[in-house]
Amino acid sequence: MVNQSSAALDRTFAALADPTRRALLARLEGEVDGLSVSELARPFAISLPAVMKHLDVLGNAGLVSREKIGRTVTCRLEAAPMAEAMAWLERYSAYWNNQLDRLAAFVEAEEDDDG
Amino acid sequence: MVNQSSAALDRTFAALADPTRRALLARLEGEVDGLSVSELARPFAISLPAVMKHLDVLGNAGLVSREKIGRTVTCRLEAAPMAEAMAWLERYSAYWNNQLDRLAAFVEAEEDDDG
DNA sequence: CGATTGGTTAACCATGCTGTTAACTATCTT
DNA sequence: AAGATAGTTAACAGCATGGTTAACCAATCG
Repeated sequence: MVNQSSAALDRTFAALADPTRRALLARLEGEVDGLSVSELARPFAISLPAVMKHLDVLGNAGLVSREKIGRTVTCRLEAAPMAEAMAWLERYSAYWNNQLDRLAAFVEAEEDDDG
Repeated sequence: MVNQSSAALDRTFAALADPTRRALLARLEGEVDGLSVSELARPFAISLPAVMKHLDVLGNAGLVSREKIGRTVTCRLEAAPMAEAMAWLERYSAYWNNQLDRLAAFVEAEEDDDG
């Protein structure tokens, strides 16, 4: 038995695990009115079908929506699923802050030893 | 040319994209002194080698460290790489808050229409 | 020493991911 | 109607992932 939100988290994290897809999202972030598939694809050194597959992954994760008007498809960023990923990570933020504090304390102690 | 931190982010997000691996991390979160590989694996319905592969993925992402003492290997959570993932997501938090606000406003407007 | 316990490695299988090229549909332009 | 433009689909290749079983160190126990 797996949590309901688990599959959604799977898709979100998996979608974010690729640099091309993160770049696509970053590109959409600045464009409130969205971008067409071709405009979106233009800066990338891969074929259009490859970009489409990335858009499928992002779409399945709910991170990008597509609206077809005439022959052009406008893609928009849908950032909401990231909130769930963030919430999952937040569970650990206290933990890594502690670890970073310990590291900082350790470095300071070393500096005292050496200097 | 890809950002230096890009590969690290790839590994972190990819490691987090699997429910078994997230469960392993969640289990380690409560254990300050870490857990042995066998203890860690016990609750899971998969073979030990399968768990080891997950630990390799987590280890490569820097999310788990292993220390061998005698014949037992102690695994500990290293949450620090998650901070980078969080920082990446934070870029979008304003965006998804806006979207959620718009959604809330829309729902309220609908309720006014219906009621 | 011999047996057991903790972990690892190897070989293999099925599936999925990322990219390609080629062909195709659908819409706009002239 | 013909042609260009926007996007999609299909088929394939190569490599990664996630799991298995079986065999194999290495350390502890009796």
